[in-house]
Amino acid sequence: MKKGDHLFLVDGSGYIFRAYHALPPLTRKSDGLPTNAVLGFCNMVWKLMRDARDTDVGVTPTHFAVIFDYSSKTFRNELYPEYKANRSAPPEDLVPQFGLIRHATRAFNLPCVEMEGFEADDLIATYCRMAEEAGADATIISSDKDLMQLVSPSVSMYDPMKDHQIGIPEVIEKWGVPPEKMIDLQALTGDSVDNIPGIPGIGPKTAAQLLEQYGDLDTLLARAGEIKQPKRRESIIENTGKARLSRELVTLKRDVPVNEVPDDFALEPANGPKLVAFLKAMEFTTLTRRVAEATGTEAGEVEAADVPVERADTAHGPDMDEVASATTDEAGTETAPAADEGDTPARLADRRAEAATAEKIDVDAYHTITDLQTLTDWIAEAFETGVVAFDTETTSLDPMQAELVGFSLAPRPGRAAYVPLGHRQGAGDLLGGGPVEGQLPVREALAALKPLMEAPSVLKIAQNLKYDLVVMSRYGVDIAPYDDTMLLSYVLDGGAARGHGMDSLAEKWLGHKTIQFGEVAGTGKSFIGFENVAIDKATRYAGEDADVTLRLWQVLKPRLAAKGLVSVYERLERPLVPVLARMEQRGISVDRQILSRLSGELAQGAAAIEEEIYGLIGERINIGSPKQLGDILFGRMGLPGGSKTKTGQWSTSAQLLEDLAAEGHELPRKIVDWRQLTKLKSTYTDALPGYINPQTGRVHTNFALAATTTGRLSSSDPNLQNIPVRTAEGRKIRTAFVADKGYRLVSADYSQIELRVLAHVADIAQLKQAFAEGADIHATTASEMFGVPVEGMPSEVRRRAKAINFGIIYGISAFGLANQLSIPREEASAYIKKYFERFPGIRDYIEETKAYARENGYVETVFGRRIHYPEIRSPNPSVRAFNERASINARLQGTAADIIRRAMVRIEPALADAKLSARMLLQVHDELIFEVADDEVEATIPVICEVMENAPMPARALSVPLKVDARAAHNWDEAH
DNA sequence: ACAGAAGCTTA
DNA sequence: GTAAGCTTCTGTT
Repeated sequence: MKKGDHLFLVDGSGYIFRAYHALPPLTRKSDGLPTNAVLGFCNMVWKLMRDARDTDVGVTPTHFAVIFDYSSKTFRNELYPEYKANRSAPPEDLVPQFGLIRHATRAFNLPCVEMEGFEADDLIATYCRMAEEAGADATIISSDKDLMQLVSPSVSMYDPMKDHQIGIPEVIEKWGVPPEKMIDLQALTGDSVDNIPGIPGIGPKTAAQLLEQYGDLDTLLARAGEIKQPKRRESIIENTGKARLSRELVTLKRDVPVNEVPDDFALEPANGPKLVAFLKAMEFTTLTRRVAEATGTEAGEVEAADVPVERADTAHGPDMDEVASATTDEAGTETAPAADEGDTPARLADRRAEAATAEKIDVDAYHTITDLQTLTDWIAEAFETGVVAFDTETTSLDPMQAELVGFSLAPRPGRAAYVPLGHRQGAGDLLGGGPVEGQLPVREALAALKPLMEAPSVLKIAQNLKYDLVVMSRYGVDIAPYDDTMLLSYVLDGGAARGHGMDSLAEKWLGHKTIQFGEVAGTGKSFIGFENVAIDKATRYAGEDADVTLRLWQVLKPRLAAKGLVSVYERLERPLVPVLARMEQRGISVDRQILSRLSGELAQGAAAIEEEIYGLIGERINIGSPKQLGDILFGRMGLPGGSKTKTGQWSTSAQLLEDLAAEGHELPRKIVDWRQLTKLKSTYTDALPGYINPQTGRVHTNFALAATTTGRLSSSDPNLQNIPVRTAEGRKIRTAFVADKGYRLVSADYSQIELRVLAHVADIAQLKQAFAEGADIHATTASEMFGVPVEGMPSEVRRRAKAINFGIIYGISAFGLANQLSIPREEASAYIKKYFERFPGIRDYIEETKAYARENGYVETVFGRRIHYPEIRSPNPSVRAFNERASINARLQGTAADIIRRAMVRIEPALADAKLSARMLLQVHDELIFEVADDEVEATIPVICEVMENAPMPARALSVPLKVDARAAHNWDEAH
């Protein structure tokens, strides 16, 4: 053990009693073995190991041990025969659980430590001392006051049941004395539970006050005669002996001759199969499933361990069958299949990938289920394995319109079934055909399926679960718990893979070419809809989807742990699925009348400009064709300054036309205006009404979770993340996005979040200070660079600094900055040089990021998301430079994206806690839009701002404050 | 019917 | 200079 290591010591015996009393009686179904304390203990240890690995706790144990009392007789009984004498025998149904909990500890691959003649507390005290001497830290998992004397700057306590940390301040707060005086305090107060006498009439308050006054117990006893209160004085003088004895009893022994040293407690990876085997034997279905999921174990393939149970007559009191050196002993009876022994996460992941490609996928082996009994049998099988891949087949890509046509289940690799529900035949007939005979009625099938989908003990696995979640929610079925293979791939290979669709994942990981949807249901004109696909064909397609999804999960899930990406997946990806599903389902109201009126105005405006353009060029060309336009402008009319695009066409970009207009040319200005109007009309006012759902009357966008490289969301069908805002004309579109009657839209957006992230990660003192003071960041930058005071600064100076600030976020280049500011490249270079002289920390940050990306092939956000740049080492300088800029931007944009994801996950519970009914509707990268009842607006805004501003905590504390601006109005234009 | 380019909208 | 999605035009299948 060395400096920086962290030893976790669990007070096992303490938890046995606590768990037993805290939990309702529970017995193993098969034979009535009492197991409530075992379950409580296992849940606690599991939670501890999961949380501790998570960045959010901030502490990662490197060493871990569970400490138990050995027997009820210890050296304290020789000191004082009455010690703990009033303890009654443990309850009958707790006795057999002592041994089981030791088995549990070993199943967790954790050392199980105890020693004859000493209490667990003495061993804990000894190991804390050893850790401190090695320069390491220790955390005692207990909230027992007897252990508080051990708290120090490097030793703290933690209560996982109450999620409560106890350090020096907490001890002082609770007892009024620092940890080193806890012994004296306990000596004075005594303890009726342990039969420690103390001084009668003195409780914790008096004891603390006396110790404050006299310093320590010995001084107090020596000067007891000075005490004013007669009764108290007499009692202390009379019971001096008892106090001294009590002190000996409560003082923990820090020099127990232990058989193991902390080095022996180095934390090893969990042995999934071994732990699952034990949990299965205990018949803890939910925990078994959780552990199987997290460790990538196939619960269905692991046999329940044969755990010996002590008979009540031989097991009197805490465990007699174990010796102190049992730390690493393995009871042969409880070991898992030999193949998995000693697996590291990385090796398990590799083995899974190999196995997945080895076993061939046979699409003709899948079953078609048309009767309830068979369906019930398959569902029971899924309950048995604890894992099931699930997929829906529907009539539409839009989950808000889709009707269920069937679903498929795969409880084991290679074993999948399709349940047709809404297939039709005879579509060619005049009447459009009718339902295929012999299918299960939708209601009957879903009634059977629902308990499985909602069972906490069965993990549901899907590819792009959000779609199925929205569809199934409309049929009254919830899905939880779940994993999503698309998100697993996104977290593992963001930036490295082209896409995370099932087809490409199957090809990549399983070497399998999947049946294409188009082959089954046709494409384009030949598209018939899944409801018209023949059932045997549908079974092959849908069965394969479920089978492939399950196999992908088996390959991908273990890789998560192997690469340390569990918390990214569990905190930033998986919990967002139902949040986004609800946002999509709610949709937003769009006012048809407003759009229709705007559309008319735009049509008129465009038509008028069109005539003027025709007049100027003397010909009725297609203005929307850049090719025709370029030929006229630069060919026939011979306007100056023409440049070519990479395909050799004349460029007619807005920038270029603006430049020409600035030189006094009439035509380019009109073309720019015409383009703006036609763009607004075609993309927004004409297209949006078509997205209004006939049932809900609202627009339901689709938010993609796994579409961008940086971790941002994207929105499509329609894209509601690019609704115009910059021009007055464009903003009119926003007035059509409205709140329902009695509601307001609330828009809350992060102010300068990416620049704040930059100030934090690059650690730039001037920027951090400016943000802390709430200063104008661009003006501050300009002032630093050009030595101009912020007061009375010319707007052009500030504009240039602003362009540079944004340039940094985009991975600045002289070429880009020159373009942005319309200045010569040399001038832009000089600005950048000057900027780096004033902010050398930012140049360092950029260089570090490039070097890291080159070295590792990826960069990481503050929250650990990895973004891959496989081409970062390209020999092509422009490809390389592009990847460098992208990687610089990705850390900043990605961190900002992580922050708003965290806020989105927390906002719903925060609103519920505050008894507020606000509904989150949209996310636009740094902005969240809510629909809020009129009379709740005032109370809701602070809750939203609070959650958003504190979103990085407690995982990361940014060294820069986040600021959120929020406004309420009847439409989106006024709220923004 | 589809794919790519050009252009334009957002953060 | 970063990250997206949609519309139109154009050429190919």
